[in-house]
Amino acid sequence: MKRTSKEIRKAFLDFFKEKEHQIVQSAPMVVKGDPTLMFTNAGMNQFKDQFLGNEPVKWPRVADTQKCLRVSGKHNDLEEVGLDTYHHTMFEMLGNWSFGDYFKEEAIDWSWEFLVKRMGINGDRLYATVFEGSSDDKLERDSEAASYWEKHLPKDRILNGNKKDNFWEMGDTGPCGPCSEIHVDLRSETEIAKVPGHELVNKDHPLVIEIWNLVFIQFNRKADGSLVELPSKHVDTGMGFERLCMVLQDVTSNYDTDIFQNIIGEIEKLSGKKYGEDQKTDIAMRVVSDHLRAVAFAIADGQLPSNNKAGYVIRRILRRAVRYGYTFLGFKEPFICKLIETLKITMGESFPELGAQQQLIEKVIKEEEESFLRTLSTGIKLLDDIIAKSKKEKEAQIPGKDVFVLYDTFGFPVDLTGLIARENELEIDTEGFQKEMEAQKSRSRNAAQLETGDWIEIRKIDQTIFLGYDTTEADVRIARYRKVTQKKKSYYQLVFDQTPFYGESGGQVGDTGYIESDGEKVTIFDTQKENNLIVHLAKALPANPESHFRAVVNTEKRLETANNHTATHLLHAALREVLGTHVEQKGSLVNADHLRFDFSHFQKMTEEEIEKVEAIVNEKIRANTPREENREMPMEDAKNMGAMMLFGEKYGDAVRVIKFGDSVELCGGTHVAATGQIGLFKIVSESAIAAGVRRIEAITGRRAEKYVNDQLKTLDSIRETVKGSKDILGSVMNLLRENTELSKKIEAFGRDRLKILKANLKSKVLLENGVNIIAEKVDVDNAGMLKDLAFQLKGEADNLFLVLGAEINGKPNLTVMISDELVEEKELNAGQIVREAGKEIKGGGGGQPFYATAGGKDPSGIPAAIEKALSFLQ
RNA sequence: GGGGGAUUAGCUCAGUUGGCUAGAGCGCCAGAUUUGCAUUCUGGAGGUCAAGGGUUCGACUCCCUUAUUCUCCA
Repeated sequence: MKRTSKEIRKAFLDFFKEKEHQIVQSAPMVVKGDPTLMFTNAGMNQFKDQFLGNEPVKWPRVADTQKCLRVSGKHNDLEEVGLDTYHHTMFEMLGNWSFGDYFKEEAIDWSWEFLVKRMGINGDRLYATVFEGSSDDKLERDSEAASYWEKHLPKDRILNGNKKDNFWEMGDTGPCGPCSEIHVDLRSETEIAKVPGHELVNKDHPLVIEIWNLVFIQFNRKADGSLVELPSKHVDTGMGFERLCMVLQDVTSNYDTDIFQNIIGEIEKLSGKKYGEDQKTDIAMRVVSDHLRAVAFAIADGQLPSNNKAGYVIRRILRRAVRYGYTFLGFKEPFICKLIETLKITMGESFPELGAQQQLIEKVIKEEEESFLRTLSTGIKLLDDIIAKSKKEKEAQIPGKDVFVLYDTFGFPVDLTGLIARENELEIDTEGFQKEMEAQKSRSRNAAQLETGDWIEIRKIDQTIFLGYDTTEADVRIARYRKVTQKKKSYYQLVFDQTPFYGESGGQVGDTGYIESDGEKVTIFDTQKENNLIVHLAKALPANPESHFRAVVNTEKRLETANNHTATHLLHAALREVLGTHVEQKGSLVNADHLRFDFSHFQKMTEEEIEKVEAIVNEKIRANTPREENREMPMEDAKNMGAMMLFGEKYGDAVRVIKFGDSVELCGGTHVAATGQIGLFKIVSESAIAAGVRRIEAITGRRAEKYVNDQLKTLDSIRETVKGSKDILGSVMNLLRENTELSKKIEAFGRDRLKILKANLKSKVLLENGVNIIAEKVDVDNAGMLKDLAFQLKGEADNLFLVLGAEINGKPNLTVMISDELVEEKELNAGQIVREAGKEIKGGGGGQPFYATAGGKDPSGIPAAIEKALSFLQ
């Protein structure tokens, strides 16, 4: 009886629980508060601060399963996923950790125990790799790890690996160390007899694969490249859950495990195609089933598809799935949204966020699919033009530049361009395309270059103590600092031992202010939070970083921000009261100027609903409810209080709870002492930002007051303008009505005047050689009338040669109109005539052969100009 | 963060080197045809050409700024 994926997940966690590990929740897949990372890409991400020493160690031993997303990296390009049977964008990473507790021996022993003794994998099929050493880093082979492996494996199945495979680094700098990988050979006996397994380890063979990586973190890499031994050593392991399931379920592809088979079955049903019959449709089904998971979980974690950053990555993943479905499975209409139900049935038990937000996920995906299908159809139209042109010019291929423009500007996938081109017996210039692509990449790289110096440590601290909930001024000392350079501009990042400055997080912007010492003031222009580290940004470094500083927060900004933050909580509660409890926060921005709140809701709010929400919030403000704050409440208690929790938010075990009346939220932000301080709350806009997500923008306090006053002022001045009428609206409407009537009259009047002018001109027609000549100076108000006159006369007189001069706003204007037949017969050109005649009024002009105008500076030359124009008839 | 586009009628979009007094299809309204509907035909309404500046005799078109939006790269 094969184990199901659910059982396997449980077995892993149970095993490490027995080994005294604390089992923790998966962190959200979407990372917040870490500028270097958009998505959780490894199990260790949520423990990064503990490795870096920014946060004290909570438990020395931890294990979990972590939702991860990888779209780029050495073995994981988005464009490669689905082609083989074992790479994914989203996957689960099983991991166990030691923070300064056990090290190599236990990690190795337990991995063996779990895989072989507990799960029953044949030990003869396993290989271990150890770090071979590196002369660059002056490191020897990791014989220590090898010696522990020798307890379980014969020496010939313990292989050396190079720095690329067996030395793990978090980034250019930071904690790192050698690692030891476990590989498994899943081939048949006959295959193994032909080629021994050790020759295929780390060779991208689909059936000889790495399943577990044990990282031994023992060094810190500095910016100059050197390695320093860490005082306490850690273990960080990661095992691909999908691969483990594949091994244990005795199949040869991750996609054949129960994790994916349900979804693929549903795709088969919807498309009417079978998995396993055609390579192309198989790839497409794998792509769809993989990407579906990535996108659904990202949305559940609060990341909506959008046009930049993390949102853009999600959009790209979804579009790739649509593209494969479109091309190979014949889906011309949204279909991925229809698979969510199946995904929920498969994974919803372990990840309840899927079920809780199913409706939103489906809506968002459907909307995205539709929008991409539109993009595709415009792209196809553009491509058709390009193909037609290439064919006309008998080109054999479509220029790389065109392919690039289609891709870069219109988002039309290159492979589709190739496909359609080939259908039209054309090739695409791949080389040219790549060149354009490279140029674009280097442009971006140059722009994004960021140089980060080493941290310079002045004094050792465990964690910055945040004082900002109680005070906005404090004596602080700099613990460490570093210089950051971007585009030739540089600034300094400062970390204090303690600080009153609030670092940007939870949608609330960071504090600004200054630090002062010995009469020297250094401005803090922003405060950011990198995971749990509060970083103060300063344009300059204080003369003496070692001294004592007085840190002062800009309180005016802080107070206005607090108004907006508290108002956001009240708004959240009011929305749930008025619209229903399906309202969930999807995004929030709070600064001194205003607040922005995005929430799930499926239709436009009516005017009444908005008014009602606003009224409720203002009622709460008037009630002057005091803040009830609990900074260290156990998570369980907070839950029992009914505190609002957000999907995709990482919470500790002790949380800060902010309560204003019946609004209870887990929140790290700064708030007013009592709601009365907010003064006034005013919603300024309600709009849609995505399918199923609405946005409210609002203002509070002084800004709200100013807003209302401005509106009233406008109203007052209108009232004054309509002479203090009691019924302002009526008066204005009256004015508007009168205005339209008068406009109509003026128009009619103008027409009449034009008619008279026209009749007058017609009476002066001079017939000469069969040409009807009109040459006059006329009195008109604007150039439009002149044009009108010319065109009307053209329509009413044959063989017309019309020259009109006029003075408009003190400037001379000349218009020449010639009947089409005259233009033909006599080869007259109004543009040429007007240019010549224009000289007489010290100006120039031009136009078409039958109609042209000129302007100038000298009105006294008008008669001469008319004469000049006439001379062309001779 | 950087690059490239887009913004024209209610909707989908044309509009060439600056000059056709801004067009098409669908939709809308009216009339005709029809027992009625659909269809068809005829006619009509509907435009601050995203906003603001500039260049020019003349700007939907060129330049600058802003907004919104799409798209690619990091």
